[in-house]
Amino acid sequence: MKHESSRSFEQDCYKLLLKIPEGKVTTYKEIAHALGEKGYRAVGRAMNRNPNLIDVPCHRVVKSNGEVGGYATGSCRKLELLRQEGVYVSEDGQVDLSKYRYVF
DNA sequence: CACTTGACGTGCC
DNA sequence: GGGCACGCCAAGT
Repeated sequence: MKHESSRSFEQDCYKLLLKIPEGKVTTYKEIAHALGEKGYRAVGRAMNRNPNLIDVPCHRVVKSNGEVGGYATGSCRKLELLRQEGVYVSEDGQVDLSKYRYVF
């Protein structure tokens, strides 16, 4: 399944992202796992390439190690957005997944 | 304990 | 058509 899936993969990622409530975050690996795929890299990459930054809250997705990670328009933007939603982010750019991690 | 290397999977050049 | 790059993760050194 490579050609037939095509963008179906990233479309699923967006769909999952939209399920995340405000103030909650998830990890790339969780998304990939939720999709039944191990390509956690493809998840983040799919959004950075052509992310519907206005339609999809990509900023609610962080790394599994607790770091906020990066962002298409700049990691700073992502950090601000997270704090804006009520998610406390450490100065190092780390989020407490134990509290903000959203389970599908 | 901190850093380095290998690796799943996809999208675009 | 093939190869490369990436918003990563996990294991090894």
